Amino acid sequence: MYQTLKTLDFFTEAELQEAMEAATFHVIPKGQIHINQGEVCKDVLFIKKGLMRSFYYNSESEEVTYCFSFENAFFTAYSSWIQQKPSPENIQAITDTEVYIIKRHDVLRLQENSINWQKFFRTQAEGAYISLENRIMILQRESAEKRYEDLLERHPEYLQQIPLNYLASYLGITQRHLSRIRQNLANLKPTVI
Amino acid sequence: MYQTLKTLDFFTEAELQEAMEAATFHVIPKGQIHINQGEVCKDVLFIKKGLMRSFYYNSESEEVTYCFSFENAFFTAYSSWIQQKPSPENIQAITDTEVYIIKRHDVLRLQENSINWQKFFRTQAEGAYISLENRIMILQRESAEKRYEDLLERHPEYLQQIPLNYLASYLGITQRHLSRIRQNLANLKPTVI
DNA sequence: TTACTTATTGGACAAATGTCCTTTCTGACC
DNA sequence: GGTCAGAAAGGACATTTGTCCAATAAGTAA
Repeated sequence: MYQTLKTLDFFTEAELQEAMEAATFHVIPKGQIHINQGEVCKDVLFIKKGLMRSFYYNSESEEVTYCFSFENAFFTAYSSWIQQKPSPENIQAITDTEVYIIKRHDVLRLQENSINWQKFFRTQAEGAYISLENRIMILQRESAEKRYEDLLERHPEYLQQIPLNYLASYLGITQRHLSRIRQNLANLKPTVI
Repeated sequence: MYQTLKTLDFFTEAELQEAMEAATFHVIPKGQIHINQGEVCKDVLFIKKGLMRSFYYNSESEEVTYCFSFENAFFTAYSSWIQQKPSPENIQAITDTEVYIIKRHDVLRLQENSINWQKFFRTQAEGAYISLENRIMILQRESAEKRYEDLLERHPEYLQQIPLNYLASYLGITQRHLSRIRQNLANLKPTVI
């Protein structure tokens, strides 16, 4: 976490130290839910090792994967964090995951009088916005097959690490249909052995 | 604009004045495009009166409406504004629209040393994130009919002011299908006269 | 009012996607 | 190897959504 923050080049050494002191190390076992839907989010995670996802239930009570988070990234139930309202999302570890946890109380203290931390959280919010913009432009009017191909291009690592049932709902389709798409593409472009 | 900013309660009177001085008034005629896809966004609009939209072209070269903006709101090609990269969106006036324009140069100057402005832009980014999260949760795994009903609930004003072909692509469907959905709902819940 | 343009609706059929299940594959464990 | 559980694939059919047009409806200018 220290290195990731340092690389951003926003912070003084004192600010970095302050952040590290506020963080505590934990391991979240595979499958465990760190934040439940309905809870108000009171902390932010930094993933040191492992893989997490966020999911929610749609109006048919189907489990829908909203997003994933990988190593060396911050992760939280962001809308709940921002608004301090009950979270629509569940935050869950896909594998055993090592994280640093920083409590909201400490984050607010860091932000309070630091234009650097304000800037950092602004850029985090902007980055989050941009990745959602990309997803909307894909979800709105691209076919399921295009969406899958786009995922292959942008995030080939997803295919390596994430179960297909999670990927299917992430793409806005059923696993049955995802399987069909993969079948089609395999026939069109057979992998070279 | 002054009143809208003042109500947020972020700024000193001097900061408000500074912002007002940076703004210039313009009228964008109906249909005119203020920012073209491919341009780098260099200003932000405040809509005093009127109605604008953002749209882009998908991989089939269909025009897809990305979002709308109404009176007393800031509006810009946000991802381009953030990254200073070519915009995927076109920003267009739906009706004759009165706007204040603030150039990026001036915005950066305002932000430079003001924690208030940093905070303002952070909250703008956070608000933008949240509205996209809502849209993704709708687009991902709700039926087109649910999406339309959700729009009726959250933004009944859209139905009053926005042509249905724009709304259809905003909802991720064709106008043919939107018409079908409206037909179904009209049969189920006939309007009381 | 008339003519003309634009917005909206809807029929007929095609393509995409979902539902319900069963089968196949894969990896962990004994 | 054999067994078991979870992940992934796939058959058969139903539903949703799209495509291509034509038909109305509504709005604007002369």
